Amino acid sequence: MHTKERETCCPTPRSSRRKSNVVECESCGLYGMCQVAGLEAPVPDLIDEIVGRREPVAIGQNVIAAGTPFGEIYAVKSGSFKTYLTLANGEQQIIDFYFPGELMGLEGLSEGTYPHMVEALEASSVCRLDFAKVNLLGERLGEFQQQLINALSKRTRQDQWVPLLMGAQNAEQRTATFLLSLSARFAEHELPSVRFKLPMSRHDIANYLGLAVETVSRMFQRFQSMELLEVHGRHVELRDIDALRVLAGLNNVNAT
Amino acid sequence: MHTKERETCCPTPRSSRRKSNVVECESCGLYGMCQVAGLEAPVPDLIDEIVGRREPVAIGQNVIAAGTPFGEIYAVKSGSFKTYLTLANGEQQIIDFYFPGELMGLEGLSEGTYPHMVEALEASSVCRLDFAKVNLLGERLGEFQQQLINALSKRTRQDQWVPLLMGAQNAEQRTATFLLSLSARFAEHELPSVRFKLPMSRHDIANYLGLAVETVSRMFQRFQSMELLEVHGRHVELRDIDALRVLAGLNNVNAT
DNA sequence: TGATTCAATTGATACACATCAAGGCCGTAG
DNA sequence: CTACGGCCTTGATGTGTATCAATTGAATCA
Repeated sequence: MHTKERETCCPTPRSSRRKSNVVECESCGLYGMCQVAGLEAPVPDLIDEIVGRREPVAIGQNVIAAGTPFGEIYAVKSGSFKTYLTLANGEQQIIDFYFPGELMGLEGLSEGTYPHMVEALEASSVCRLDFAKVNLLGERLGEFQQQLINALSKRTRQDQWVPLLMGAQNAEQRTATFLLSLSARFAEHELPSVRFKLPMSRHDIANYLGLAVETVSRMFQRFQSMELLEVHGRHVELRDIDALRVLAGLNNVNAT
Repeated sequence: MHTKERETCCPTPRSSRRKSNVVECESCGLYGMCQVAGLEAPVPDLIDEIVGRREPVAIGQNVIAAGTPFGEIYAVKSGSFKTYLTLANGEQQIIDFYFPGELMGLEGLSEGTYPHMVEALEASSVCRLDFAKVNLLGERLGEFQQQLINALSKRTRQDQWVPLLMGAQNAEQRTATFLLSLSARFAEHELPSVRFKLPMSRHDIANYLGLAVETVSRMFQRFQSMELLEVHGRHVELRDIDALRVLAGLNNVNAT
């Protein structure tokens, strides 16, 4: 039974994780729901009906388009994504980034349409959960709902980083907080959280943080000269996380 | 049956709403769950076990303390609240504000403890839903879960204002966006959304927006001189919402 | 390999906002 | 009514960051 789970849900063996940064199913936000739909479902291989597994997504491709009717949620299996709104001036306002193990599309659940675009920052893969077919679960629907509640609740808590970024008075604090939030989110899904590659451009970071591109660049250089981290393009290594936390002003804050 | 609902859940008649800005139950985020727990519950008046109704909260009083174990969620019935974290320097970082009809405490659901403080900004009242007793609902638990999912999903969408605030380049855009977000949140629960009283101090607004108190004050005066609104202390009247939206840069954004 | 293009860095200047400081406007209490 | 204290406003100055401009670096493709 356990081997079957690996087969159906996790085609990628653990050994290959470090190469491509693919999350294990056990660390995936969809895991609970995926399990309910697949493991002991009334209809065998019901999981094939409800969960689409490891669909590849090309860089720049939109997984979700703003305004389209809600129908499914996605779990990032590998790669990364950004979500954004298109503003009046035509510019895009980046809302958030998504990394392996995290769920995308939950925002569309209540209103029936997705509120923003979701675009792949690199070659990625996702698992898809089809909401139109969850009633096939029958009496296990309640169990599924419980998993969904967990996922939604986790999501609300994850958002607590954003106000910290908001409240940061200067660019230094913002950039430090941003890096720490990335590291924390990676760590939560057992991905490398000290040495990692930034999947998004400086432009995206600046947009997200409400700063100028040049300022973001300067902050990275400043941190490097302070020996808090090392940057080579998009490759980052955090060298003194505690100092970064102090600098960010959230030394005693236990954010996710 | 309908009259009973009014009795148990909504002691305040509609006519008194405009005076005290109490939300009707129909517009309360807890309504669905409250209904499940009360109206046709297997045990009569089960609602008394699970839902505490209209408990008064004094100004400055903490409804939820950071770090305490999760046990219940609260709906704002009247008044308003702020949530905040305490930072390393002892200062507080305001996370969000809550207004009538909105739910507080959902962030504690996944981790088992509440992540931040929730404090009343004025004399307020709340309804309380006791999670430890929801299993008393028996077979109606699934229905309850569905309501909870709706509430959580709505919450994730509500948070979409925050990134817009984040992305705002200057104080003008931030302040305009803030006022529009308040107005939209009031409107969603059928509260006055054009003329209203700001329940929070300039200090709290500045903290939330990451600006200086003086800057917030100056922006209000600027908007007044542009005839976009009228301010008298904490009393605000929006005079040209469309112009405010243009100024905020989210003319075509359909944020909640 | 070298050409092309976009991303990222680095520097110089201007301006928006934080900061410091003082005054006015409430509320509440004596 | 007057006096106090907090909150809000208004003004002057310095600084942090946006902006403009140019250079370097790193991918992609011929």
